[in-house]
Amino acid sequence: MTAERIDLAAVLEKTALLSGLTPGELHLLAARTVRKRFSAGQLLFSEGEPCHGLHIIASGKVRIFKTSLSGREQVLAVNTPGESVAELPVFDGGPFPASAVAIEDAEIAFISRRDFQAYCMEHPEVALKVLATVGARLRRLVGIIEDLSFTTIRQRLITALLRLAESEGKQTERGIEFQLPASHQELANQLGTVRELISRNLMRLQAEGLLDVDARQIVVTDIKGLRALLTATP
Amino acid sequence: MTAERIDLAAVLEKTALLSGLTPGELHLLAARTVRKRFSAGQLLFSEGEPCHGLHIIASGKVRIFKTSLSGREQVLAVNTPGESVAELPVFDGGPFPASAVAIEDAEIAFISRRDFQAYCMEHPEVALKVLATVGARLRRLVGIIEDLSFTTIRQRLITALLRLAESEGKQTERGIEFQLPASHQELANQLGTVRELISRNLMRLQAEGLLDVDARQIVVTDIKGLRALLTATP
DNA sequence: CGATCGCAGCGACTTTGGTCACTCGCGCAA
DNA sequence: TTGCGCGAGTGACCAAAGTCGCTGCGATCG
Repeated sequence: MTAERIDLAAVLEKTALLSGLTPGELHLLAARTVRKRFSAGQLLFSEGEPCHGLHIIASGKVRIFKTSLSGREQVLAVNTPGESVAELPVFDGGPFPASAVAIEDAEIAFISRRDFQAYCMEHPEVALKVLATVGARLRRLVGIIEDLSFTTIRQRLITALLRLAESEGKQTERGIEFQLPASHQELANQLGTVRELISRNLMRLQAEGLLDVDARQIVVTDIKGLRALLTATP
Repeated sequence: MTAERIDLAAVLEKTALLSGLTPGELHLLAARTVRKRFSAGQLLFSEGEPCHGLHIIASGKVRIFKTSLSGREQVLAVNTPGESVAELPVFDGGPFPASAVAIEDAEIAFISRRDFQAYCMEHPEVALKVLATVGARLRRLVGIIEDLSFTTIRQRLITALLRLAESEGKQTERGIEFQLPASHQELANQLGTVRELISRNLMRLQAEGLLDVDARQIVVTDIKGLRALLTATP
């Protein structure tokens, strides 16, 4: 029991939202959190449900997404440990604007709305932190809107590949190598499209000699060429 | 001078962000605001610029939008008096994520970042109000994302028309009549597309006998039919 | 009074995105 | 081993979106 509390405080300490608080304050907050477990694939909450509190990810990954009537999915964010989920409905009292699902087994620290709001009233600097966090979230959403309305799927895919190459790629004699982090289907959801187009566009890039595809293994052979495609307007 | 101060306090009083403050507090805040004037078409700020403070609209309308390299525009919001603009960069310290332009001649009450942040530290309930406001903004953005990735332009146009019919339409013997509030170009920007598609889709709806178009004058003759198009999947 | 400009209409065309329907290969469990 | 399910590749096809280029109208300004 005590071990769990300490553990929770450690988690809270690492969340951007709460950084800078004293151990005493953290402990106080930790005493009010509830730990929840979700197994991979399990929903944390669904779009439209009322929101009862703040979720902070202690371990695992969580995907935030919208679903259409026809079953298409648009991923809004993928959150990792230390990040919080759905800060906003906590404050505006409305329902969740999107759904959340655990991608991997996840542990969540949950703080009720009342407690967290009260905490913010006592610690205005936490409210400002929350605002900053929400700011980042809003920027990402604006980025998604920009992508959706200004760029083609081809360009979005290239951007995603470049990002992956940068963060996960390893330079080899053939080029920069990395694995796609998820299935084509998942990648399609993140880019707001369907599996087939991912396939097709990857093929096309391969045909143009910019990269080699072998299932999920990608080898970028001409990263300059890839970058060039983003600025040009073909 | 005094008249201006009083006027400003009256404006501040009506903003959702600050409602519930005492006259004294408002006066204090009003003393720190600067009044700015913008004529129609003038930029309040541009995407990427650093943000120095909070803008509150006293009169006029302001459009928030993103621009693409190719000149396309995507409108994120149109704000009216009493609303605030760009609350977020005030708190996260980053640059403006989008540009803002006055649609009509506008007066803006401007409060510097430092002053407003300091004010929030002293009045935590204001910070919570800001959070609620930002929440609404975030919901709208998620709505835009949903539209962009799940619906066709035709559907978006129908939704926009229905909204207008509801808010501005007048029942006549021919049907529900109203004027488009802006040029086709502007409407296209809001829906994230180009002028021609607005024309075309309006024509198509007319050909299907759901409405009559005469330049900007719209007469919805079959509002049920219009609504039905949103749920069906043609 | 004509010149010009911005807005709108419209047809022809291309590109992009999306659907359908299938195949293949792999891994796992019966 | 066989059968199944899942992820992936792929071609045929269709619909939506976007582009180009032109016409025409009405307001405003020299």
